[in-house]
Amino acid sequence: MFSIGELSRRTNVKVPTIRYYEESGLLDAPERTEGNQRRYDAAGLERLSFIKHARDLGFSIEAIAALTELQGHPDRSCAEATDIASAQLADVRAKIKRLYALEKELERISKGCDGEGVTENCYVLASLADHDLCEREH
Amino acid sequence: MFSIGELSRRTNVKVPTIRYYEESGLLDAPERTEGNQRRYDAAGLERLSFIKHARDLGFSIEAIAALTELQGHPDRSCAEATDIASAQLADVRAKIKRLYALEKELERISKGCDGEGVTENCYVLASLADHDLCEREH
DNA sequence: ATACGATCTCTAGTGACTAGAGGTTCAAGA
DNA sequence: TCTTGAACCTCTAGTCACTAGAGATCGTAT
Ligand SMILES: [Zn+2]
Ligand SMILES: [Zn+2]
Ligand SMILES: [Zn+2]
Ligand SMILES: [Zn+2]
Repeated sequence: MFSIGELSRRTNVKVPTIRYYEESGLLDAPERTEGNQRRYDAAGLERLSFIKHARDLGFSIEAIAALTELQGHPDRSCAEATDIASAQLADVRAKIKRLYALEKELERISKGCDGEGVTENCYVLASLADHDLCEREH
Repeated sequence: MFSIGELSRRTNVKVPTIRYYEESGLLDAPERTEGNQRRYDAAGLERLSFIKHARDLGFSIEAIAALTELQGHPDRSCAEATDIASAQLADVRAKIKRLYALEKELERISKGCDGEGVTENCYVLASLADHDLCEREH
């Protein structure tokens, strides 16, 4: 049995965040002391570790709620779990693709001016004003 | 002189977003008709196009405010503009780096299960529960 | 003159937290 | 046993960059 602060230390999840997870239904409400303070057990720790790891991998709270729901039913098909993971992978890939285009464009823009001039002739500002100077869509 | 709807069509920025930009001080308040409707001119169109392009490149509202402020002073040094662009580039690169690590990890996790089994034995769920199965930090 | 789409302001909601106020509880040392 | 002080409690509000909706007014074409 440990306090919310102890749980926080063990999982690297901040205390208000733990309370937020509980409020949003992701984490079961734990037992309380007579003085109304939360007390967690090993199951709570395991659950929060799962949530933290999934969040670190970019899953949304909603997706994690679906995943933990599945975890509670060991005999159910895991097709939904793989679907959620694939969707997350697709999402990450789409983000990378978009960011890669931005990186190339920003490289060009940054290289175009050394910052020694005056705003009137600045290639950075001119590039931002005119998408036609861009080499790709973004 | 054109209406907010016309400006929206020309810039692909939604009407409520234009009003939001005005409210947050990014866009000057335009003239109004007698009936209190906004009427924009070429300068307003140019300004919003600049904002839109910068947003598309991922600059924050705050950064854009600084950039448009610089634009208004043609004789000032453009060092600040290049700094902002470099910071944005660094930010994008950091995001790509993080997402790339996530992509690799999610690929492994996704490949580990075809979704034909049952949640109890699912590699996807097991991977989410245990960071030690991960091959890198993320 | 009438119809009707466009515009107005204002409030509230999104996701995933974070910060702060003001009050209570726990645990350790004297 | 008493006292301190860190940790805990709830509740509200703020973050970012919008988005959605209500209810009222305006502009323009027929
Ligand atoms: Zn420059
Ligand atoms: Zn561009
Ligand atoms: Zn599986
Ligand atoms: Zn991991």
